Order: sequence, then C-alpha cells, then structure tokens
Amino acid sequence: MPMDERKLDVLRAIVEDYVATQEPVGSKALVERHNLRVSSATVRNDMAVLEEEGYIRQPHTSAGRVPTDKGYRLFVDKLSRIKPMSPAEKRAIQRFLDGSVDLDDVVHRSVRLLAQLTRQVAVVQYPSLTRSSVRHLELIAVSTTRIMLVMITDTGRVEQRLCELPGPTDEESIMALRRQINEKLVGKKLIDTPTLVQALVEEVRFDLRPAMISLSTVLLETLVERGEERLALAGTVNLTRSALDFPGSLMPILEAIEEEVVLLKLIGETDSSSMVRVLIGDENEFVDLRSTSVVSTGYGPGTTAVGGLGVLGPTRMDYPSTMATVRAVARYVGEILAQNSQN
Amino acid sequence: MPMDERKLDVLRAIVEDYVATQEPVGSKALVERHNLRVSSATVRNDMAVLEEEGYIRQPHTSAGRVPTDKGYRLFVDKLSRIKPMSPAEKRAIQRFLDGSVDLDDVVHRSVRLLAQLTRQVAVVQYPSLTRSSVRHLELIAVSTTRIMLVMITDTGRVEQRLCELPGPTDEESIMALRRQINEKLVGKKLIDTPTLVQALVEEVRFDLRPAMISLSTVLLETLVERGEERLALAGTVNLTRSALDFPGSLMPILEAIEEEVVLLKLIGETDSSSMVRVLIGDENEFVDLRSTSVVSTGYGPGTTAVGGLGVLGPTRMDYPSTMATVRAVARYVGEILAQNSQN
DNA sequence: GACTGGCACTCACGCCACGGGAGTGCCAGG
DNA sequence: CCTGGCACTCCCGTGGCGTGAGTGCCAGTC
Repeated sequence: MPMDERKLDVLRAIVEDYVATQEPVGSKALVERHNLRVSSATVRNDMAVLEEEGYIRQPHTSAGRVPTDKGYRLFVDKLSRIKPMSPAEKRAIQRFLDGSVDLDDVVHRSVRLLAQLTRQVAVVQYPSLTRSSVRHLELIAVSTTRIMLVMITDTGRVEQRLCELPGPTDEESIMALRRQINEKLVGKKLIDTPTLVQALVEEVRFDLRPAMISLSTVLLETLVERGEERLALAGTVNLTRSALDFPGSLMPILEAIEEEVVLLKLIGETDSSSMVRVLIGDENEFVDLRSTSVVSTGYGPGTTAVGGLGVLGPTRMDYPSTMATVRAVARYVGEILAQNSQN
Repeated sequence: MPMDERKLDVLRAIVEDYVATQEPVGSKALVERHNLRVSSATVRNDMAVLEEEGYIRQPHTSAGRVPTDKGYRLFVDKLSRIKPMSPAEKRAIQRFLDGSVDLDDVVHRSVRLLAQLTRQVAVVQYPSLTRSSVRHLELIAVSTTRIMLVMITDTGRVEQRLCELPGPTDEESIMALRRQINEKLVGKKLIDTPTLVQALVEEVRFDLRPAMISLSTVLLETLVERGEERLALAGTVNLTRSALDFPGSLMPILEAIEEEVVLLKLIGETDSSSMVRVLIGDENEFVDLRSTSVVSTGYGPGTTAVGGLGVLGPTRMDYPSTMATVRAVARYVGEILAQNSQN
C-alpha cells in the first residue's frame, strides 16, 4: 500500500523541526509551524501510526516525538532533495581551495572547509596510493651505498623511502636504473605495478641486478604494502556542540574518531565518485558510533575516485545541506586534482 | 625568611593527593595518608598560612584545599624531582619508535605514544624547515615547461613544489641547473639559503637565467615562506577524562587545540633541546587555555632543537611523570633523527 | 469514513526544605 | 609550638510537590 501522503508530510515536518530545535516535537507545535491544514488531533493520529511503523518514537510518555534511524532513512531517501548551494557559497569554496599550493595544502584546506561549512567533524582521505598512477620516480644517491627513492603520483602525492644497496654503486649506474624504472612504470596505475617491477629485475643490465633487487623490495613496499592510507581530520570541536545528542559521554566517539582504520572504513570504501552516501545511526558497523551518522563521497580527478571525504555527526543532522556541502567540496577537490595532473 | 619545612611537606602532600584523587583534600585525610607526624589541627594552621600566601585555596568554605597555579609552580620548581622511567618503559618507547619507516611515521608514532603514556593531549611539531639543512634538491621535468622541485632535508622531510618555466627547457639544461643548485645549497642551513639563491641567479649560464629566476622564486617560497610549521596531534580523547577539571565546556579548549598557531606558540618556541618546560595555568598567553598546563621540550638530532613536542592537560596533572615521559620521548626521537641524518 | 474538539491522564522538570557529613576556625590546655 | 575539642558552615543527595506540555481516546460533525 502506498503510504499516506499526509503522514509523509508529518514525518518530514518532524524531522525538520527536530533537527532545527533539538527538542521532541509535539502535535500542536507542528500544525502551527507548518501549514498542514488539519488539526493537532489528526496529526496525533498520524503520529501514532508512524510510531507503530517505527519511524518515530517518544523519549518518554507525554513527550513529543523524535525521528528514529528508520525515520531519518526514509527522510533522506524519499522526503528530501539535496539542497542546492547558493552561487556565493560555491564561489567561496572554489576561492578557498584555489589558494592551495600543494597536495597537503589541498587536503588540509578542504577538511577545514568541510568542518566549517557543515559544523560537523570532517574527514578527508589523502588520494589513495593504490588507485593513483606513477608520474615520476627519482633515485637520489645520498651516499655510495644508499639511495633515496622518491615517487610522485599523478595526484601530486610524494612518497619517499631510503634504500640500502648491497654494494657501492656509481652515479652512472643509478642513472641507468632511473631511466629504466621510469620507462617501465610512468603512467601505470600503482595497482598494476608489482608485476612490472618483478619483470624489471630480469631486464636490467647484469651488473645492476643486485641493486635492482634491493630497489624492487623497497619499491614494492612503497607501491603496495604502504596501503596504509592517510587521513586529515578537523572540527572535533563541533562534537561538543552536539554533546547532548550523545548519550553518556563523547569519549567512545572521540576514541573511534582517532582510530584511522575506523574512519577509513566509514568514508573510504567508495568506488564511484559521483554518489553521496549516508550512513544513519547503527547502519555503520561500530557500536561506539551507533548514534552518529556519516555523510561521505568519493572524489577524484576524473570519474573514478582516488579517495573519500565526508563528515560525521549526530543522527540529528541537517542531511540535505550536509549532503550538498560534501558533494560540492568533493567536486572542487576533484577539479583541482585534475588541473594538477594534466601536464 | 626560609619557608617552613613542614609547610612545604604539606603543600607537596596536597598536590600529590589532589592529583591522585581529583578531590579537594582535607586536613584529616592528609595526616592519615602521609605520615606527617603532627595532628590535623596543626596541618590546618599550616594550610591557613599556605592559603594566605596564595599556594592553595578552598573551592568553598568548609571544603578541602586545592592547589593554585602558584602552588603547582612551587611544586614543580622546588618540591618534585622528575620521576625516572623504568628500564622497561624506556625499552618500550625505543622499541615502538624504532619500527618507524620514515619521518611521517616517526612523528605519528611519537605523538601517539606520548598521548598514550601521559594520557593527555600530545603534540609533535614536524622538524622545522628553517632549522634543518638541505640534503638534496631534485628537479624533475614533468613537461617541457614545468618542473617539479623536490627538496630533501637532513631530518628526512621532503617538500615539493611545481614550477612553471618561462619557456621550453631541455633535459640537459635542467641537469645543469640541478648540478649548480645542489653544489651551492647542499649542506647549508635553510635559514642561510635565501642569499645563496639570490647569488645563484647571477652565476648560471646566461641562457638559463630566465628559468633560474622562476626557480628561485619557488625555491625561496619552499625554503622560507613555507615557514608554516606542521603539527601532529593525538589524544584529544583524554580531554574528556578530565572534563571535570575544566569549568564550563571543553569547547574553547578544543577550539584552541585545533588552531595550529596556538599549539606552535605553546610547544614550538624552544631553542635548546635539553630542558623540559612547564607552563602552568594562566602562565600561557591564551585565555581559553587558562586552566590547562603545557609540558614541552625541544628535540633534535644533536643538541640544537629542530622542533618541539609536548603534552597539554589540566593543571591538575602528574607533573613529575609527565615531564619524564616528555623528556624521554624527545630524547629517542632525537636519536632516531640522528641515525637517519648520518649518511 | 475522515476529521475535530474536548477531556482526563501521564510524566519530566524545577523548586524547596531537610539532614548528614566533611571540613574548618578557634580556643584553652599541655 | 602543638594538640584535642567544639561549634559552625556549607555542599550535596534525597524526597515531596506543583506545573505544563503532550498524549490517547471518545463522541460528535461534515
């Protein structure tokens, strides 16, 4: 059966009012603030039904109603449109991010921006190594038996490692190695490189084999094992504002937030970059975060995501605006990466 | 007049008990827990004097006493020794930090370690650029008119910048530039480089001047202007544990903590690396942090500091232990940097 | 059949009064 | 100079009470 139109209006009104006031909303206040064109008694009946169906609940008898996770879910899926941002806001975002000088800066600026605009805790994942591709590899001799390996990706990320060589190696050999490694790897997706690196060992000049073997170990580490993704975080302050939304203390939440693995699972598992995802309340897998919602999306220079970003806050959150902001920031970050990677 | 010996004992006992229990300490409890060999009435007299002199105060009439900032100051300066760490603890620190693979890792690990050991908010400043010296500069052509400039410092820090050239420049010219720049700058303190870079413009081959001018701009930016220091932060959770110590909300404190400039001022202004500094309560310049203390020190590969690290917590803090931990971590971080920089 | 007005009921919350307990200040005596 | 004793202060937890917002239900109306 199709759900009653007015009941949905009531639910929407409840969500909006509750988000705005942070207080359980009663039938009378509802008919006053929204023009529902029916009496409070009618609304009460609808509310009783909505409660039975699990979309709202009463904190205590004789208190107003509060949306449940299920209620928010319905609201996000069916009852709201992502609120478009004003051109002024868009310009502000763009202007702020355009000032960035390097990748670090882009990430830091965007995470702060996100936190500021949404007034929630913001997270930005650095462009994932495994999903980017190699722009350049540089070998720098720091002594005759030690090389610093510097890798630059198309997203502008730079990784460096020190490599111990089995024996003294002259500048000319290092140059040869550099040339061959670059020929083989530049432009390749990092995820595809391991086999290429294996092959390289076979291809280099015989006397360079030992050095190449050492290098390949470090290369593989840098390329793949270093799957450990980095994160930037901002706006933890904003948790205190919504302290009342969290039963008990903020402690478990702050703890979860400091756990990078947790955050990565929450915002990092995106594949396509176009959709904004919303996890409401206990839809996420972490018990400590069962009263928080996550709004996240992927971003990347093109249509494939190289990283994720998002915000985290109480389930009582202005989803339409938050989703708009997250989407907009992701879009601009993607554009900036695209600009930087075209060479 | 020299202060009465017993009065100092009383003050010490008050600080220790208050730090341990987080509750105002009364005269009776004091004589029971510490063997002061006098009666509670005597202690009460001493306490009255200490209060008059401003070392302790009563939250309310008929409550126990609590140390004032001035009391903590006296305690830190005169009444306590830095508590030596057990060999086991030392080993644990060393083992944990030794696993680090690069500079980023060292910083992250040490900040987490510090937060964990002290159960406070920990801050570690990345090795300051201006105080390190140049190990290597690399120019990488990403197209005929664009170069990526990569600088590696002796502390292992890597900075990169994109540089737009005024016109197409071939590989050979870039190599010439690279060689000359490196000859001039390697081994130099970053703080000394600006004049050297200026000189470089005059010294290069005539046809490379325009390129060198572009490069010098970027170089100067990278070397100096980028004075913006980076920080790692951990353990904000620990604030919630001591929430009761902070009048009102955690909000201003969390806000201050997210302000990098503030943190840098608090922990970064060290010059010599050997001393642990303690700022108690409103001894720091930020009103929002007037009820927090900062224990910090410098660290570096040798005796000069290249960065600062420390922890931040309520004035009610176990200073002897915290100071010991901060000192120990700084020492080991310094050692690791020293290992990495000898090549 | 759907909506409305009315009414009794429930329960969180703020207020106040009260008693216990911990701690103090002071004083007289050793 | 220290100690035991005593009266006093004041925080804090507890329990009773009134108020008001909000509900559920029912009978009446369009």
